[in-house]
Amino acid sequence: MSNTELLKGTLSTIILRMLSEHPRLYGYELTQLVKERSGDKILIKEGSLYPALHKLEADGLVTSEEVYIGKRVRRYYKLTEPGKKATLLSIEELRGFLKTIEELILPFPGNYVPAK
Amino acid sequence: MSNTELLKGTLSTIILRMLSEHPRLYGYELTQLVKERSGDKILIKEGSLYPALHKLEADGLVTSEEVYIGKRVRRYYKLTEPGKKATLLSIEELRGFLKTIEELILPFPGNYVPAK
DNA sequence: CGTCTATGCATCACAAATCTATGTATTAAA
DNA sequence: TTTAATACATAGATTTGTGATGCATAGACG
Repeated sequence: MSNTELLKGTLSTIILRMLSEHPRLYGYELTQLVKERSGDKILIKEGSLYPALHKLEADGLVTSEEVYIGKRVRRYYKLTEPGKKATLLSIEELRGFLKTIEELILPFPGNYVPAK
Repeated sequence: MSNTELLKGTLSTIILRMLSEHPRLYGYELTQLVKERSGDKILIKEGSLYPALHKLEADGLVTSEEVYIGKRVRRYYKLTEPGKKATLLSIEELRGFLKTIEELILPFPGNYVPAK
């Protein structure tokens, strides 16, 4: 990814999130989708993506299916029912985290906001 | 810390942020400050804190000074000039990251916000 | 006086997540 | 025919944080 360190822990949530609004996605498509949706800010590397997808599948949160496009293989992923529940939890957790960090970091010279 | 994976990459920024609003802080004080300011959500572990502080010092972003309180040692840290600049950059980077993730994650069933 | 808790620093072995690099292969464009 | 894009995958290295452990002072409580 781009911001490297900061993204840690967010990858699986991002993948789940993307799968929650698309019936199915394959790896490469997912990287392009995230790239586009993030304004080229989040670039998921293959070395991160595939292990992450494999782990999600091993954990039973997604299932996959090979599809041949001509001679080329694509592996489509989709959420399982447990995966859908996990997605909701995962998003909530990430939201909570973002909120906490924002509150901790926010009042800062340069972006100073007077007390209410 | 509490959220483990999610916090990756944010620790040094949090430390810098805290030092930017206090003339000096020692390790233990820093953990208590963050704990308090985050509503007990972010609990910096000693095994994370001290290595992080040492690294910031090695990078020249903070300096430290030993102070004896009776027989007990305290090591106070404060920002250097480069550290102050690095803090601003670091905060900006973190803000950008939070914004990007939020935009990517936000529109989600349960928190659905109709298009404008 | 003894014990428990808090204060205060530090380091090591370990685990988890991601990155870089590498490998293989198809397909479309130049 | 060479390059870029598409498409998957894995191995090794790196980074970061955790848990465990160690040492020591200090205050509270009985």
